[in-house]
Amino acid sequence: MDNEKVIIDKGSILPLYHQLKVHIESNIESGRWSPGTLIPSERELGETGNISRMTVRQAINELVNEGKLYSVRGKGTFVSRPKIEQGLSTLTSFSQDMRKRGMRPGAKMIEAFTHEAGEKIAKELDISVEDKVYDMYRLRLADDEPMALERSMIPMDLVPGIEKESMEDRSLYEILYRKYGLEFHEAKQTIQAVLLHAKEAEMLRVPMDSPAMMTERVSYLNSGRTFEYVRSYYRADRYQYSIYLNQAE
Amino acid sequence: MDNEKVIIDKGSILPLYHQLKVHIESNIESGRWSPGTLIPSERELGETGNISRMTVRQAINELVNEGKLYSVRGKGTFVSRPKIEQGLSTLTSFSQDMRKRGMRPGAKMIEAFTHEAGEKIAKELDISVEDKVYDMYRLRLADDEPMALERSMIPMDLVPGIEKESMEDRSLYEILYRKYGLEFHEAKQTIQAVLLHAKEAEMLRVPMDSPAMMTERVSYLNSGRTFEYVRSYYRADRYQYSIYLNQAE
DNA sequence: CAGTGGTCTAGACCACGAG
DNA sequence: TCGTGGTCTAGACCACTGA
Repeated sequence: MDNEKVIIDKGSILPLYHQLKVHIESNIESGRWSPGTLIPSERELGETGNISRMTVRQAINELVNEGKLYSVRGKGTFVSRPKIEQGLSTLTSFSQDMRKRGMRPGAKMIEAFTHEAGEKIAKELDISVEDKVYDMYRLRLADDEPMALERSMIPMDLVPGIEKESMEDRSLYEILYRKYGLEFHEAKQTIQAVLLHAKEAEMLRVPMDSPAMMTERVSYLNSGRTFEYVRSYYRADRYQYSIYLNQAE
Repeated sequence: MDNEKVIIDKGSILPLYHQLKVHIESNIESGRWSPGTLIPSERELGETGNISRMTVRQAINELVNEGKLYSVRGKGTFVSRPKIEQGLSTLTSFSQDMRKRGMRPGAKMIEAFTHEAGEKIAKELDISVEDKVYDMYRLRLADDEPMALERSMIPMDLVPGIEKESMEDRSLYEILYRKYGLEFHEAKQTIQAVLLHAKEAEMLRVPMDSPAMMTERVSYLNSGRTFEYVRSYYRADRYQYSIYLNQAE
């Protein structure tokens, strides 16, 4: 018997609608509310949690937008059928990606310094040729074994003082979020197959001319400003890229 | 002088928030509010249109969700920079893909026959090991030059009589749609970097051990049934994969 | 400090679905 | 007819930004 007496804690720092949202999500994930289930009405959820209907609606709206629920006027709100795994084409950091694959992410700094953008980088980052960029070159590890070489460039004005941060074994994105409040929500990425040159192959501890996947990514902040340019080389023997495709329209 | 006297018509059948949404969108699309512009505050929009702030928020919320606006607490709401091209991660056929890249697609049949699925294919297509599949192996051309090797397998019961169709230089998906009414809307794909063996390299007219991108795709019908399994080898010197990424959540 | 967006309330009327 | 979600109001307090 799982008693769900207290759904909403008005003393919490978390918004009430967020608490309700989490509560609904847990009912879905646990299977208590299976796909197709009619969930309690908005008025009922409001009474149960002792919150107003508009607040309930905010929680439900977000879940509808995320595709977890769908509403039918005059009938009610239902749990959606599960899609094929979500998020295969979502934006993730190396660290998140490796954790999802069940491996422990790590990083070894190769070099990090600040320099003028130059023509190619200026174009990618949509800044002036003379603008400074923070340039960080790291060997990325998965379970302590080399997995990829990753070179990130960020306009220096977005991350003043970043050169004083320690990046060894830390997620760049976590630092960017926590220290600079930077969050992006979209990126454009290209992927190609290449052969590794001697130096790169050595760092990745594979034979020269081994195949690799080269990815180039340009990320954008919510404001639309270009935020980073990253070029990575992934060992083909350890890495494969997965993606979920939707039919347009 | 563009007088915007009447923004909201309370007599309209259209919801007030929808009218305001359209009004904001037209200001963005016309360029009156360019990217980065601070738009009027929620309270101000409410007064101007003589509607409540909650209604204004509904309009703005939807536009924020669509990525056209972004809000910053304590500062205001701003027009987003225009998005990167959409649909880079949508499901396309080889033919569509090549046309989008400005090249003329083509195909040369290598072999096509029917056989029992076997263990691996049965698993990918979610059918029985003894079920028949249609197996088609083609060289794909772009502007008459080899671009990829493509091997498609489809459960035979979905496409009876397909062996009588001519597939040379024709889009498989077009035939499937026109003759069998088959349409899919989602797929799962993996991508890896590989080296080409002698035989494949020869067909693609590149040196042996050239790099290539191998993709594996499993497509699903609207009903959820697995529909095809495709393995392709793309010449790395001619092909690069582009994808648009969204931040989850 | 004033102004902004973020959250929340306690009502209200409507259109729609089903019995 | 009753219950549902869809829309809307007129307030309120909060946390945050910037002067």
